[in-house]
Amino acid sequence: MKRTAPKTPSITVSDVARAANVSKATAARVLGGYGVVSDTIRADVMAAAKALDYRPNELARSMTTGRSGIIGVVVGDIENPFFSLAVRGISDAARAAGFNVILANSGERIDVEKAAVRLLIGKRVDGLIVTPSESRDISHLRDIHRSGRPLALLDRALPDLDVDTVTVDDRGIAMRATRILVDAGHRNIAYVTAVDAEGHEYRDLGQIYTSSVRERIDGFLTVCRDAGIDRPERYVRLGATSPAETRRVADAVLSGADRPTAILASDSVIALEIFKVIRQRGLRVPEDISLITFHDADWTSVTTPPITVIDQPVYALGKSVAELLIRRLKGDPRPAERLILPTSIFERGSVGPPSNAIVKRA
Amino acid sequence: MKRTAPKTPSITVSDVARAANVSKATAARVLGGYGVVSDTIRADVMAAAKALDYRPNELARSMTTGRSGIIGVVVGDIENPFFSLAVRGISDAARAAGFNVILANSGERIDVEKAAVRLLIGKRVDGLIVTPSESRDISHLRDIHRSGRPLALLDRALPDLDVDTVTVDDRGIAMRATRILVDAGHRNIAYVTAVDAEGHEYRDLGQIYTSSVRERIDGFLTVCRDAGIDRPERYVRLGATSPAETRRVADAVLSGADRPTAILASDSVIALEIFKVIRQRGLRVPEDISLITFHDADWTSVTTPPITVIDQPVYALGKSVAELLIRRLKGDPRPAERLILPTSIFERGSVGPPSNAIVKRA
DNA sequence: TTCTTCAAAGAGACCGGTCTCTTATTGATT
DNA sequence: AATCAATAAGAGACCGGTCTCTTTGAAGAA
Repeated sequence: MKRTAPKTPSITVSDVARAANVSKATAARVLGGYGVVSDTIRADVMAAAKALDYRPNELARSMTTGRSGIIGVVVGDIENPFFSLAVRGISDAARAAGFNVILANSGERIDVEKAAVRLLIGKRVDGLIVTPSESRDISHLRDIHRSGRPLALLDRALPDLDVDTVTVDDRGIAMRATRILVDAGHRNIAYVTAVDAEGHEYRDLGQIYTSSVRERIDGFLTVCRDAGIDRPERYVRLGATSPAETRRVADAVLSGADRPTAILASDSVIALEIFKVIRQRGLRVPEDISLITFHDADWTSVTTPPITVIDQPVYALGKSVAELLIRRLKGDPRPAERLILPTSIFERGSVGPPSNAIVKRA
Repeated sequence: MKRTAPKTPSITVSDVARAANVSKATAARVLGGYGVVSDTIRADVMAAAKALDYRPNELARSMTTGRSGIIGVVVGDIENPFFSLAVRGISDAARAAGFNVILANSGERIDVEKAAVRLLIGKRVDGLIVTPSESRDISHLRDIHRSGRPLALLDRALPDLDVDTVTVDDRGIAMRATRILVDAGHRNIAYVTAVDAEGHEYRDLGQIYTSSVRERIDGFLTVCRDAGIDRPERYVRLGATSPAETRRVADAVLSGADRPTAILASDSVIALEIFKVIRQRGLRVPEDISLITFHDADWTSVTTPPITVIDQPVYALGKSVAELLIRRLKGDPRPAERLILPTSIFERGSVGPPSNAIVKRA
């Protein structure tokens, strides 16, 4: 049964109605599953629909109902296992509630994020989940909120935006991780993050517009200072935005005269690259360099030594934020909720005492 | 400026037209960027649109134009780095051409895949990219094709379906990998795949409905047989569908009396789990077990030893299939193309000669 | 038998855009 | 000055559903 026509005009309710000898309204009632129809007519319409291979046009349906059944998700980087796992959590929760997910990547760039939000709103998604890449410019998020569409924030809170938010205690867990390093005797600890700032050099917290990372750096510096470490901020390194950039940053950190004895990596993608650079330079973990990273990525347990990690409940993070949003979509009037999920540390083998050479020099 | 109304009815073309004192048609011409309008009127309309904060309803737009600007993508498992990288390639190509991507996960289950396809067609995507989880039941894919919507296949070809397809030479590369193991002296080589079949035990190629995997197993068995290995199919293991299942399969393979001396893993997720099990059982790579896996996942280079991998051009795979589809969307009348991308093998440290104990017993 | 009541089916507006067709205005041509 | 063409704006149908309102018809009550 070959088709020569390149475009088969799709079968509509009217077509089915005509075939079944009923009015459009009646056919629509059967096909749309609403209203009251007698059993005989229903059977007729169904038969006609099957014969014609009718497929509802969800677009038209969405337009009249105002609901699309779609949740829009804007994440920083889908390739980062952190996000892909979170998205999995979102998808599972969404599917369970009968929603679908449309995904957009911001590449952690605010202009792309804005365009993505605009697009998703244009597509009339029922609600949005966003990992805001900046806390500075959130006008587009305000717009969503104001347009009456529910918005929920994932992994990054915005103090000024009172919407459902699911995060972890970034500051607290960064403090715990840093304390592990300090307790092991480290005094020269680097913090490496993908977040960048003007000038690419860290000066103060005010430069950091990604809330989760700001919290982490804050926790990191607090513990360092409490331990009497002098100017710990000189070891905060920004701009590990890609594997190549991360290698550059790692090389710079590891080749300097005052090489740190430990590194805290802000995510597993960065940590992996740092680990590679450490190896390439002939350094050993943890003898020469101790390493802790955020996110218990799957590879961290198979390296030699395995890496000590901060285990964020990533899947649950995604699942929870989706559930919160769906609750709102169903008309829950409760005030915005800010969920903070518990986090733990898996101590493995990548932390040891600082190497003597460096300790003596310091 | 607090809004008490929970639902702000959105601004339409008519609203803008009224505000600008022009007809709906004229406002639409300006806002939609088509037709001819004088500069003064254009400015008026734009000003009104800005003042009212007009946002086009893409749904309505799609409905009349018939184009949604969306490419639907159905993949097996978004969490698998193979797919997330391929999706990245698709997204990049799509964005470059002005298309957006809506993603659905099939979990490699044919019924979910069918539902996803139906949904995406309902949403009136302009075209679809699918990694068909089965070559047996492809009626839903035929339907897409017949409905006049372009379809392109990623990573898995279907001989019966004449559509644009991008794959690698799975059979050939599996042969090369197997030969590396055979040349190293191995005679007992296991092949572990996520694909499952009735009875969960491999009998013959006819059971395997995932084309890429069937090709690989075919290549694997061919080389084994050419090398005079007796009944190599007894080492083909199916059903490594999840980390837990993979552990079960790996345990079974490694604890049997005729433990293989080498394993070829069908993807990196499986390989990682197998690697963990090998370690847990106190075995060494490559002294006790040699290991090769499909897909150069990032972790494979940081293990000790690093893993020998089959490097599939995953990103390019996604990019190419998207480009093929987009070409078709733009009306390219050329016959369906079947692209086979080149693949290579990175020989690292996970292959060695078989351990004596086993060789003697065999 | 006539009137009421209610279920079931039909008619047609509507959602927010696009697009064709018609009308009005302007400038050029003879 | 009259005709014509070209340009700009307006009117309204249309896409494929949903949904309200109206009509129809048959059963039950008086």
